[in-house]
Amino acid sequence: MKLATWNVNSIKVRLPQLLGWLAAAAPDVVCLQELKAEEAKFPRAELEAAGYTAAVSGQRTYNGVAILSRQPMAEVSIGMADFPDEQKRVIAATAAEVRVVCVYCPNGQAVGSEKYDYKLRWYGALREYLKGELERHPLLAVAGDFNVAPEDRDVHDPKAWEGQIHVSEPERAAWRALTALGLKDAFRLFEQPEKVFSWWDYRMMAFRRNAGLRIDQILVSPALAARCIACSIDKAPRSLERPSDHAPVVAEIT
DNA sequence: ATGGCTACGATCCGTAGA
Repeated sequence: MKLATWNVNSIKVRLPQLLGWLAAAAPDVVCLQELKAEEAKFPRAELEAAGYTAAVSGQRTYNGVAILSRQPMAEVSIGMADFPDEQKRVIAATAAEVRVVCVYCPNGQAVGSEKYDYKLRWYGALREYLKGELERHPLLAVAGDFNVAPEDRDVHDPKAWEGQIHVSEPERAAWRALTALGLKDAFRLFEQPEKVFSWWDYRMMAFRRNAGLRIDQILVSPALAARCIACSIDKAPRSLERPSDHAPVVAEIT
């Protein structure tokens, strides 16, 4: 099974690229973030024609998440029960025996801001939510935009980013609290080249300079990690015209 | 120099992203 995550930054704008990428990469399950559209505007018919059924939690302008699957999905669940939130950031479903949780973690804007506090509280809720999911589902994958670069090697210029949003120690500690549950960063299960990132700022020719962060991840439970045989980031869509600022992450599971 | 793109929903700029 090929499991992917991609922050598309508007499903409306990115639909042609998404369809092209689905045809080229042929993933079985895809977690999408930042749909920026309500469910009624989700391009269900186009994706069905491409062979995918969708579980969608949409929102106008901001946020919005979905899971695409070639196989029918069961037990679709929206949000975190113990953390009521207007912001549509979490959707989960079971596909081909694997429990898939799609997350769009808060950005946090700036360290010390109100949104930063929300981000840390949200991460605390995510930890509790995933603890429960792990108890029920030994084969668990949590894929999405975590908005945290877990280590300095996930940052193009650690000196410049030191203490900043996405890399501050409380954020990294919140991210590590997920791994303390037993979840593993699939990307780091394998030898990887240096300076591989999943997001590049639209400004300053950041992509051309490879000035990026690795903030999109696929976390896997121990039982799923044992079946994970590869994980990589596909930079190709970031080179297209009118790209998302994020690139897809892909994990292969036997 | 704290900017610089991009998307959105509202206008012809503000908010947000990261």
